[in-house]
Amino acid sequence: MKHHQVTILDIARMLGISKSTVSRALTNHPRVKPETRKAVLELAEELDYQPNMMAINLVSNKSFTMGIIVPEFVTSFFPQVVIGAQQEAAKAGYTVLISPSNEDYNTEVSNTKVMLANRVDGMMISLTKETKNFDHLKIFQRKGIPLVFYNRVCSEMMVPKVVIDDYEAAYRAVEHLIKSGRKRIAHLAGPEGLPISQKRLNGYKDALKKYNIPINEELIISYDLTLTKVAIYIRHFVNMPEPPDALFAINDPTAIEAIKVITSMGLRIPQDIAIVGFGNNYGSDFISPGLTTVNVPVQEIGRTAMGMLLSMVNKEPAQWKAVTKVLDTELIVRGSSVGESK
Amino acid sequence: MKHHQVTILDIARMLGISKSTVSRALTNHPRVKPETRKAVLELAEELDYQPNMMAINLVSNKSFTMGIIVPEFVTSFFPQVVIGAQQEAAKAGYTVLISPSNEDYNTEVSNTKVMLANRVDGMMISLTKETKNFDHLKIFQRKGIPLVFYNRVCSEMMVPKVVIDDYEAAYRAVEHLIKSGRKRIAHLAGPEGLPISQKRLNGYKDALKKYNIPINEELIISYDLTLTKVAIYIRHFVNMPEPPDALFAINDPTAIEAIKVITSMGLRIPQDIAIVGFGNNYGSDFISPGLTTVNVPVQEIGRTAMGMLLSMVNKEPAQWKAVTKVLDTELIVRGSSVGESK
DNA sequence: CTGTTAGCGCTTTCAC
DNA sequence: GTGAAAGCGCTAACAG
Repeated sequence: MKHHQVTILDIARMLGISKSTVSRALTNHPRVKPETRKAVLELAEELDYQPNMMAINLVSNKSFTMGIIVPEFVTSFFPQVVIGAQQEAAKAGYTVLISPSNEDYNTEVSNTKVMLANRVDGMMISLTKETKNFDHLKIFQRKGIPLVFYNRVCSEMMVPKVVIDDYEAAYRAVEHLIKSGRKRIAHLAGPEGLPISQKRLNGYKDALKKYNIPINEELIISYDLTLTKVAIYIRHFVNMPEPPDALFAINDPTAIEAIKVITSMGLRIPQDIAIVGFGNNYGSDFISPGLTTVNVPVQEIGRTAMGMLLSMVNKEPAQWKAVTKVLDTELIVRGSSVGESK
Repeated sequence: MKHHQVTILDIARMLGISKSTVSRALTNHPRVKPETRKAVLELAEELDYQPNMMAINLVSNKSFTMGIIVPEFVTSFFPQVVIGAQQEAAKAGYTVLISPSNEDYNTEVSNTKVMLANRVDGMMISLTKETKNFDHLKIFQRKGIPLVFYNRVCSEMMVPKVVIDDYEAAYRAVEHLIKSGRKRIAHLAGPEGLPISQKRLNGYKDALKKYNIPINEELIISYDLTLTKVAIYIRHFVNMPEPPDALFAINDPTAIEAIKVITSMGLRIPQDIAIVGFGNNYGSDFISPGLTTVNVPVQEIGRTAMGMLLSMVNKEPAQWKAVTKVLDTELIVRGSSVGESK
């Protein structure tokens, strides 16, 4: 049982005025006598009065809460997105409700229900690697609740999106390997269903084509991002009759895992095999050798997506534009792809 | 303007019954005719009905939300705590409201106001490195809102806490260095005001005493955890007439930074200087050399703290016990303290 | 088993 | 300038 929290009625009674007046004083309504306002504000302060958001939300039919669904929270990527989004939301007086889906479709679905029940004023989501059905998200469209995708988006839904140019970034990454003299470039790709995997794969293929390097399907393996499996694929690559001389990994955690495995096998990076990752995650600078990777403006993704949500919230759904904002990436070259190292 | 969300009144009207009956059907109240319940449930499903938590919260005077304040979100430590806490909360039907204080006292204070305004049913907090005044937290005690400290706690407040034995863990870490033959062990400590810094420092000192190694204050530097400053202190240590042969760092990010600096100076780890960190953060296994460090059960901290909150929420404040739960740590020995490496 | 009524804390007309 | 009253969506007595 909670101790009674002080309400505007308490303040009103103590001051011998009506609760309407207290409410007006508290919300900066113009037509309140200065002395009255002063008295209210002082007493409120003294009593540690905190407006009950649950009541305000109910009457205003707004929750001043934005939902954020993240697929995982283990690497530094999504926490950083959350930071950016949270800061942006706080500026506008919004709080954020965060739910990790743990890369599990069912959890994602139940997360969206929680968001709906909590009447979030908007939601930004990055899909799990296994999400193929989007009914749970279409509910937001039907109900007219702002929805924004970030990072891992759904191409079939016409809603705003914040992404990076995965194709372009992958193309540049592979081009870098080619220009460094690599001929047999393997790609440890993400799940086939994940659009970002497809785009990065296409960037990889097109870069090879452009430089007249035949695409060898044996050098392309897509996997489900379960890091423990990386060792299997790396060994497979290394033990091929003609092993690859470079590896483009779908993301940094994969690349870092690959570096660990390759190093433990006694091979030299980049001499025997060059590695390029994707993400510039925490750790990519201090693993040895430093990981060449694509920098993704993570916090900016969060800020941008939240900004979109905030701008949608006061407009009619009819005025929402399903823009896709593409943020810039940059290839960061470190020791895993060029130079001596070690 | 949001599209009208379906309410129990809508369902009641469409079915020609009263909203109380709908409410009862939805909340599994026993005395509802099976057919009625079935009709309600089916219609609710069909209409995508979601109970409005804002209304439920208002009437129940509970928010089914637990607040979590984290000092930072950059390293893997706190996101992991959040994961654990979130999972535990979800099991009990609670959501979590997360606010990063970014190691800033004022942000922490305003975060607590947000928590109060949102009427969280409880809150777990890890203090910023600069928090010295606790008035904003005492409000929770006064109002009878469950409060639990985790990791960075406030010793002067009698509330439940979840910690690890920082003293013991630090003692073991330093003992390990001593037993590995190190004589001049430096300590890059945390802010003096932070209790965990003090405890780790004491563990460090007592280990030295125990093995009859004189404590040399010149080898102890406390700093404000701003990673960019690590290089300065490391260079200072290395350039001493008699440089240390080992370094015990307050946490892994510091230790990792130290490894980077030391390696860039051309010194060998652990031959020239051994390093031990604290936390077993993401990256400590793949930096080269691997970092010897203290494993902290991060998710378990989150789960335990949330569990305490959950158990408090239905009890009278008078029955709350200010227990301090100490979780076990373990020293993980890697290449930065023993062996050849590189 | 179900309908009626009151009320959670607040904002917002509508009066005066 | 201020008060009275209605109502946001829901639950919980209180009657039947």
